[in-house]
Amino acid sequence: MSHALTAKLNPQQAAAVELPAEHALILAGAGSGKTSVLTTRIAWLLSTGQISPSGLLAVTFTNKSAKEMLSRITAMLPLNPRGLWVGTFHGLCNRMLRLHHRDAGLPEAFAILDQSEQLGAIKRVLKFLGLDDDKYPPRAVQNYINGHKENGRRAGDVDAFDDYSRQLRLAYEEYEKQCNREGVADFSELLLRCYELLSHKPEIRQHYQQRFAHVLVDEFQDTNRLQYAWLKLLAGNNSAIFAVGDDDQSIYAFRGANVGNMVDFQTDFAVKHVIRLEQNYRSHGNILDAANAVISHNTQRLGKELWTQASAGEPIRVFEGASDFEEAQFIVEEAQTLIRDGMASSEIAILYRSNAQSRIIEHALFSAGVPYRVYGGLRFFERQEIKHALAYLRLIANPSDDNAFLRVVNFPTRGIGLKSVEAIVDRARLEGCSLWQAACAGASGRGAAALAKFVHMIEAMRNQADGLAMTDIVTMMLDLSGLLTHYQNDKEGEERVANLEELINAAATFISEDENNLIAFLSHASLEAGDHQAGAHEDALQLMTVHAAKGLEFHAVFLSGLEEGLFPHENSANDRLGLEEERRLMYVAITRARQRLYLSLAQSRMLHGQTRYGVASRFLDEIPQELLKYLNRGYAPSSYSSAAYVPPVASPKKTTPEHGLSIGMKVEHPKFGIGIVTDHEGGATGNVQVNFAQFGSKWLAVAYAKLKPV
DNA sequence: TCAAAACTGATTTTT
DNA sequence: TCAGTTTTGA
Repeated sequence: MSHALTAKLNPQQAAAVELPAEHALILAGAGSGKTSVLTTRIAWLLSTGQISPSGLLAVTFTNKSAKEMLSRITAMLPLNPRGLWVGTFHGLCNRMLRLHHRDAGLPEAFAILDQSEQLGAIKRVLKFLGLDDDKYPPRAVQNYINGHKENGRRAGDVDAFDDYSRQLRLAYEEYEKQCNREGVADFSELLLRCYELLSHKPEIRQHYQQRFAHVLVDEFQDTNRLQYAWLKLLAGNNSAIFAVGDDDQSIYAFRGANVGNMVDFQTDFAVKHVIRLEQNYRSHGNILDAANAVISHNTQRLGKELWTQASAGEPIRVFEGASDFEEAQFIVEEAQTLIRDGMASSEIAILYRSNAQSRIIEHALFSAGVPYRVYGGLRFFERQEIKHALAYLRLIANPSDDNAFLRVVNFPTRGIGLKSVEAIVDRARLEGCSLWQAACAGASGRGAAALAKFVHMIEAMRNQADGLAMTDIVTMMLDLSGLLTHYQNDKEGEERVANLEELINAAATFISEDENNLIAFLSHASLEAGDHQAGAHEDALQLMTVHAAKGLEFHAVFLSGLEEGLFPHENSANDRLGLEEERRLMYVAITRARQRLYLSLAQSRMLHGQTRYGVASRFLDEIPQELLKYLNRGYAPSSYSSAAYVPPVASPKKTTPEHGLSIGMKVEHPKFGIGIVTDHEGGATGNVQVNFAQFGSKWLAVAYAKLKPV
């Protein structure tokens, strides 16, 4: 049996799959068959009878990979996926919290706040505390709260040393109180609550520790401190943790991921088995050589080098456009050629560092009539009309959900204006009750009748929902709330009506795969915001950020905007950790390509309404030149000297003929080397801004800088 | 209550 | 530049 499972694996992969029940770290390079190893390991453990399906827990970051894992396992073994504890960190924590909601101190129907709902809740807290929006931006407070939660700290555990930090802590404290009062949990709360549940309740902890003999973790390099601490609690003396990850693909430090967990894991658990998967099954040799060369410039590595049996393949093509427009033009024409030669459009990806870059490429694609698809837009459950509908459903499940109450109390408009709402808020605060309770107590003044009608309507929904099937609840809610009518009467509401109907479908399919349960449906809606865009699988060019491309692969990849300041991004290029993360991002980008890789850059680019003049990315220099083929002019890295580089016509207002410098001009500085003039102020006696290849952007005094045009 | 006007700020993002 | 938000005014 085991032989059949591992027959298709290479020796390292097979060794990983058949490791004894002890802690193990699998360093799996890009394209090395990581998911295969993880799922085959699970199948092997089950089919050799070492564990029963209930004895393992496998955790991932995204619903997509959780689903992928489940479907691969069930393809290998006849299993009921429902009984398996395979899911995302948040999904599994939610599952545990629902089972033990009493011990966790949560109401049975606790709602899950997504990012934007959390922000709304924080805004309310700040308003209540009378904290100034300018001094305490809600976004910053949100980061502050989530940051502390992700390090396992409650408001009471946070240090405050001055007035400002004391106010922040107060906001955190008040936010905690508000969430508890309303019976809601944000994303990081799911993890923290679950962590606290396991640490405070020994019986529960021991139950799960004994139950889960094998804990398997995917994308281990992306775990944050709290997730690691949770794993540590979950794994008892008899459990084995099987962690798979790639430190070179750690690109989420900015949102709390801690690569250090990989090193800590080895020491904390005295890991005996470290296996490297270095054989790559995805890319041609030149592409891998480029990736290896780039990543070797990082110092903080566990060490790994990809190799392949495939041939070197084609050289990596480099194109330098005079402008972002020209760059986009090139990409589109080249992609059309590939398609004409028989490559499927969906096998071609155009990647960029930041979303703002997609516009001009989209424009060029649109003009050329090439179908494309951009990842990263609004998702189904994030749409306005769906949010409204879900808010009604949440009031049915739990009327003290103030977020939901505020969202729909006057939507569709029913004459409960700002004043009436404020009166309810004041009253609730005074009585220490929920908005719903305050509303039930009735209002005085003009809004009273309208409010009574609203209360009556919600009560009717709650009464009718009892015992109904999920689809019928949704239909009834859409009818009673007037949401559907409202959008039907809106001349631009066609798509929204269609989406609401799609929500009914979602409820229907949900029933078939889970129990008929409003609470479960609402959790599902919060934890799985749905596909990134409609038409996900049509044959179209794929446009996305490098981050979004992680885990995907394509026949041909265009990596655009390889300029200093963009990639590496200027906000990250200044400290070493930031730069190393940018470099890992570059590594991820390169390793997406199977056969063909294009690297492109633009000498000038429109950014924030201004033309910026860039210098080639240092990452281009880090690729061995023999792997590259320059497609146009005599481009040479970080030096435009060999080419007839004609600076784009500078606007007359911005030229400074006195010293012969102009925007877009290439200059040399005795200390900083080669750079491009990007801005100036104050004429001949003033300053110029120069973007240097090695030292980044600097302001220099024209009179002293000794800038020589090159 | 709504629409126009003014203002702001701008990597990367899943759950 | 441009989209998203907040303020203003009818």
